[in-house]
Amino acid sequence: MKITALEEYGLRCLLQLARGQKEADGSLSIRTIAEREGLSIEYVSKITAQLRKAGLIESTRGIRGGYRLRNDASHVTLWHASQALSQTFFNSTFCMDHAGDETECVHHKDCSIRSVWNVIADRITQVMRKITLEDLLSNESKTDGKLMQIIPPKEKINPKKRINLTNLS
Amino acid sequence: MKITALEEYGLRCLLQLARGQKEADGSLSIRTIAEREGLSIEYVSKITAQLRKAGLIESTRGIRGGYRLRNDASHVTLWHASQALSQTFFNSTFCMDHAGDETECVHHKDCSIRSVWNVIADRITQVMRKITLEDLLSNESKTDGKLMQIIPPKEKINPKKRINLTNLS
DNA sequence: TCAAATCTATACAACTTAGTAAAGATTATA
DNA sequence: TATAATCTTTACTAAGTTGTATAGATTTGA
Repeated sequence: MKITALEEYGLRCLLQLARGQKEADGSLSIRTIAEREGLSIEYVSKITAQLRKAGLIESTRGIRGGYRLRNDASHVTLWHASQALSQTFFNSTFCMDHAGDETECVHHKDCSIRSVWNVIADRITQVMRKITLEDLLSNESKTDGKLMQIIPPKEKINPKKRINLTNLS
Repeated sequence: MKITALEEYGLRCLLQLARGQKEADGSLSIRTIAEREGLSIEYVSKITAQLRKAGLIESTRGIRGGYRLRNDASHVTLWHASQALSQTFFNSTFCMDHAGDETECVHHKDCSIRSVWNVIADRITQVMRKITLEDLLSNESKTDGKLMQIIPPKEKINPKKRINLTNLS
């Protein structure tokens, strides 16, 4: 359970294009993005190609070409970015893909793990749907030094009452 | 951003051992776990070896041998399992590991993405620290048919007010 | 002691992801 | 038209993940 390189770097490229919306004609070349992000031109090419195929950005070819966001930065959420750049955290084929040697997962009739993954996927989705590229830009210069506030406190693990997985919120 | 095979299968093996705590001497052989999960003996061997090295289970060798949980199922949380089976979602070396061609991430002074990953990591941690293996067992037969309740509703994406990343809860 | 059933360690192949390389297609401009 | 700067496509290598294979070490019990 970790963030892929494509998600991280892809999101950074999108943010560059969101900043770019405010300058000149709103478009940035691969070279410019690569320089601003400290990535190779080849790698950024690969990332932007994927974002274009997913429909989040559009390209102009030729000597004055470049990439730009297809929609306003206030309408592009992290959820859109994540969908374009990676598999979803927990999708409909997950159980089928983890059936081991069987043709159907041995737990398909009664699986409590599946419920947990759904709850976590829900939490992730809730956050990602709330945050747009514009939010991220407008929060720059405000988050530094405040990270300690949102790093999870180290709770003690205690035995406790039964938990109903359908009522965790 | 996805669940690894090791997390999924490892958790299932832990749950088998949690069930096993209630039968006989509380220990299960690799063969038994493999049969109950529909996995190969070789693969379960690999998974249990990792769980043992992480300290979550202990082994007895020889003809009467097997694995058992080191602690009561009510004291083993999903967070413990996840820590033993995979990298954490977002850890302290993440930014250093994603510095591209530079020696230090170009955004290290002012990064709003980092805040988002922290918020999401926090959400995941909150859920995982709450749920024990015992919770998962006691919720079997109760979750089936109720999944629709916790699958995230398809919200419409609307432009909206600025979000303060430090105050998302 | 010996055999069978178990755990242990390491190596291996297939697949996916990360990142690089190179050749080609497009377009503005001189 | 020719050139240079751009995007596009495909192939490639390296590293990590997934799952299998094999040989070895340990223990019980006949």
